[in-house]
Amino acid sequence: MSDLLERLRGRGWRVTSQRRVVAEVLDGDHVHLTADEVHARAAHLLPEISRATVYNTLGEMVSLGEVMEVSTDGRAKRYDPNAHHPHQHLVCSNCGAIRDVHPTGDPLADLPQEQRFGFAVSQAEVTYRGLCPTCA
Amino acid sequence: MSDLLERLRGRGWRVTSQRRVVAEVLDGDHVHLTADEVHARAAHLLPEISRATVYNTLGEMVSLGEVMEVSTDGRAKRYDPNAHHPHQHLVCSNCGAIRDVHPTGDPLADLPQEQRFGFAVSQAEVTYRGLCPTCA
DNA sequence: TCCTACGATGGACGCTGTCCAGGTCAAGAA
DNA sequence: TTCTTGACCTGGACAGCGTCCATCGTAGGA
Repeated sequence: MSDLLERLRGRGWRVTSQRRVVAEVLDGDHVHLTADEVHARAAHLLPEISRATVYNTLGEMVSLGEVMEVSTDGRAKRYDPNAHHPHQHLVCSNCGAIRDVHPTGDPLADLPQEQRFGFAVSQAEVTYRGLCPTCA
Repeated sequence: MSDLLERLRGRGWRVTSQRRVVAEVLDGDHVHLTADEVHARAAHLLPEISRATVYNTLGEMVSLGEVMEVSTDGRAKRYDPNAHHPHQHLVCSNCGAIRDVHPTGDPLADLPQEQRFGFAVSQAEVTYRGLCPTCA
């Protein structure tokens, strides 16, 4: 995920050890960590990092469009580094496990004009739910 | 919504004044109240009703399938009494206003077998986002 | 009418997230 | 390399949402 750091640096971001560590923790596929989990893993690499910094950094990454915010349950938001490849989420209704999925078709096209009530609809998020192989 | 109370009574629910009041507050179309709003309106009808009771009652209605839980933002969950008519939600990205909508097609059909990763997928929730007429 | 198990109460608690004042440091300038 | 400075980090207080629990109250059957 050094390319993430590069992109951020290109946008005038000051690169600090804290931000580097958060970016490292978010590296990989099918990563959907809560802010607290990010903090715990970051603290493993940089013990004195504070919760506030993790929240700030995640929030900045989200507003720069580099990380996606996902809230599949009513609990903590999760952070998905796979923001440059549009996708939806499949969630286990029992254990909460999350997979990125790529449905066919465009959900936006399924909302006819008379069902938009004057809204300028720009986005459709789909959450599929069911039991994962382990829980079934 | 006395039919809701009837259905609940039929399932062995003890009908108390608190539960009746919560059911009354949830009556109507396009109702998407938070637990706190339900509590505030219920307290208007029954001043000594407690927050815990409202949470318990809402939770029971949800697990009986009579009310739907919706979390469109990362904030408080909202409760939708329109649980017997499948529908999706359209949310204003600015002010948070919510409308029930009925897209065409079945989102479940858009998730091919090889994208299900062994999950027994049973449900698809779609949240459309955009600016409402007032905010645009 | 009486009993009793189910429901209500309200206060403590935990998790998630935000805010702020003050100390620290990355990165450009010289 | 050193200096400077404004952006960044820290830790703790605080607020919102939701859950839990011991205790009290009451709906509804006997």
